[in-house]
Amino acid sequence: MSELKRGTLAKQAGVNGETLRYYERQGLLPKPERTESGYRLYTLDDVKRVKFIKRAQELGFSLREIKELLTLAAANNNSVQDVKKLSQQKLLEIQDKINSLESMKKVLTKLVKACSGKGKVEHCPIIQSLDV
Amino acid sequence: MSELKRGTLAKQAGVNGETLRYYERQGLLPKPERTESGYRLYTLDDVKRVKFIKRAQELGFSLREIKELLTLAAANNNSVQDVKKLSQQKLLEIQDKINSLESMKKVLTKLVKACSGKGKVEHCPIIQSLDV
DNA sequence: CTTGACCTTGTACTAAGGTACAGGGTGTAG
DNA sequence: CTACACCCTGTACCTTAGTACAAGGTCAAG
Repeated sequence: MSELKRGTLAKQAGVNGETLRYYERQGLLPKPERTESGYRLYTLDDVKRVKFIKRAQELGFSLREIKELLTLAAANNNSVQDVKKLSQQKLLEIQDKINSLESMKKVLTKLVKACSGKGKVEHCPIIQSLDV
Repeated sequence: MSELKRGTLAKQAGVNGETLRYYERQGLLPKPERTESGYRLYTLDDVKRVKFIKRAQELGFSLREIKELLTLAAANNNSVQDVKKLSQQKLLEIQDKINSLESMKKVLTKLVKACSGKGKVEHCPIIQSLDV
């Protein structure tokens, strides 16, 4: 009952069914069990895993990075130090991304505020600011 | 003297020379004048334009959106509204990303703090939380 | 016992944003 | 006059993250 076929997992996780095959090829999803007839049988853990992937993507992680995170999670032979170090590194990367976005936000906010939304385009501060 | 060849514009604007051909194909750069022998002759306006494109990209605009901005900027109608609208929309997207990253940061920070860096990998809180 | 919805595989295609040649022409410094 | 650094065109290729088939197999319902 808790074994899902591809379409069901896809629906549950909110992705296209083909995406699951793609993730499997990319090593983001482990090769699932199969029925006698070859149908993939996914578990609830796989639902979690795919949702994790999508969530991490929304946070700006690439699939490559997500794979790294997942590998980390499954790292039976790595030391705890390595795990911690990698997480700290990811943390720094996250902060970097936040910083970049904050500065973009700052600039855009200022521009939008300065823009009356009226008048001639050549006087629009947004256009002007970009028109280096 | 103020007519630049492709390589010069590329250098001035900080892009690859091939990128300029690409932008031209995509309609982001107008077709430039040519010398007798077919060399592209760019102007200082083109330098500005390419810098505009790169700057807008940094602000999170896609080339398609930038093309739209450039078209709007060239139209003298009441397009200031549209420019502002587009910018506001980008601002919302940026804020969304920041929020997501902040919550990821929060979680990861907590995990890193909780991780002693010692002991068995199975007991590492980072691994546990990622062990989907 | 057939229909229809699902599943399998492999392969090709998409979009965005470029980058890399090959095979030729040009232009200028020595 | 010959290097050598540029430029031209067309076309192919790259990466990321999927999507779309075609040709066939499976399974539950009617």
